[in-house]
Amino acid sequence: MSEQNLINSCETCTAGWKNFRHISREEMKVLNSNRYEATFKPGEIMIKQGSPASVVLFMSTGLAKSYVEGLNGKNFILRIEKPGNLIMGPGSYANSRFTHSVSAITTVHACFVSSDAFRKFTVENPSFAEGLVDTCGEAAVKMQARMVNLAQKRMSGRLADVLLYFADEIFHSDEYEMILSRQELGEMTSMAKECVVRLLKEFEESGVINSDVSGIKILDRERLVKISEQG
Amino acid sequence: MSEQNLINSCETCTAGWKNFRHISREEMKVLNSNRYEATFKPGEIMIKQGSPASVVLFMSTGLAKSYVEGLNGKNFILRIEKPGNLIMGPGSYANSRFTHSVSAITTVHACFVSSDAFRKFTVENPSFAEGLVDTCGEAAVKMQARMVNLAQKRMSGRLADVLLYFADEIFHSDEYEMILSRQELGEMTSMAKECVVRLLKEFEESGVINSDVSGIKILDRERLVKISEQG
DNA sequence: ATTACTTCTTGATATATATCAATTACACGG
DNA sequence: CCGTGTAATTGATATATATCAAGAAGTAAT
Repeated sequence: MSEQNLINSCETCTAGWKNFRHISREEMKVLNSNRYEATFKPGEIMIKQGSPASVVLFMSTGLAKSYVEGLNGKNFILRIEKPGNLIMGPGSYANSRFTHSVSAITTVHACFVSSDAFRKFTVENPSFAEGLVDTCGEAAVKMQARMVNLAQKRMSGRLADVLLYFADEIFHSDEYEMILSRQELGEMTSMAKECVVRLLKEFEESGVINSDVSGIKILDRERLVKISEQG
Repeated sequence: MSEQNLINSCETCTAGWKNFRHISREEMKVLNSNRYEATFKPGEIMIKQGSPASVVLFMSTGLAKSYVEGLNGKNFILRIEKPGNLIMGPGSYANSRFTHSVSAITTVHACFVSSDAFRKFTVENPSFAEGLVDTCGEAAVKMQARMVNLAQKRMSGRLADVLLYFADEIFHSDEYEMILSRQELGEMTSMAKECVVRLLKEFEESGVINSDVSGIKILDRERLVKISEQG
């Protein structure tokens, strides 16, 4: 993790968290002088589960994975973090700790801001606070949807979900680079890596996708959606 | 659902949402005159998934279940709502809709407050907003933990989790009335009702719990925790 | 109490998914 | 280009879990 300011100022940052539209020019200056920019290489840990949640993090460029280090050293990937995302701990409790880790998948530029400075915006700027509540709500809705999917779908449905997630939410394209390993795809869908392999092959053989080791192309979106909805 | 004010005033309500400590006497008066109190009989639906999220709801007495109506009419129980809980939709979006249903398990008294009135507190009272963000964060942490449990544990661990959840978070006692049917326990742990029956029997036979149709008594908490952590 | 109804329980069986073992493809430093 | 390590793949097998079918037990209304 190296340190060099590639982003000149928050005001000109194109990847800013959307809620920053609510803060004043004055506050923006405060933010800009309180941030600490960092670059992470692929694989580097950006936030470690269990460490004090004394910072919040804004993704500026690149992709990262948020994951929980669960039982028996098994990981569970919660989501992919992309530019514009805010990554924060459980709230504004003193002594609170991160409940998940974040590690860079590609090269990542990100800005750290102290939780204290961030909290100030919440307290001093009502529309900022409202926006933050919205962000929390959005996250909760997404998490809830994932939970139901995990609980109620079989493997094929869960895998289809993730393939669509990458297309719709991360790459905005039906053809994309598969940035996760088979193992990691398993950690995201709660299935064994061997099963991921077999199912991807099955999807390919039935003409739903093209899949090689490092790329996915959705050929028959309609069918993939049907599989996701329960096939 | 009948309507009668059993709670004279928010100021004297003992079951209030903890974040109300942040609001002023003046604001409390506004809250009190904006609330609408309702009583629900067991089984009655308090909030219906898909309906406009134009209200927030405070649990005053009784217990309810929050659940998602998922695939093929299969439900998934998210959590048990108890007195003091705030139940709200996805956020302050216009036209947002509830993403889950809530139905009364016991007789429930609850207060409705319009989302608009509620939002005003967020905007006008910074510490209230901060408290709300905290509540959201807490909820997210709990949901995340449940998700990992669902994803990584086998049936016995998931069932043990739920038994401990009732003891620790709902009844604060190792002996309690089982307010959910076997079917519903399955909807909470993502398992078939028959498997719930079989596992409860197994727990009983191995001396971990006493279980009859309507009651649970944890005999060997240590072992149950071990099963939950992965047994 | 008798009926009708739902929930619970049990055993037998089918299915989905994980694990194990072995091979093949791939990436990288020298 | 060659070895070396990691990830991907494949098939065989074991395990966990769901489904099906039938009966028992509890609950509520008559």
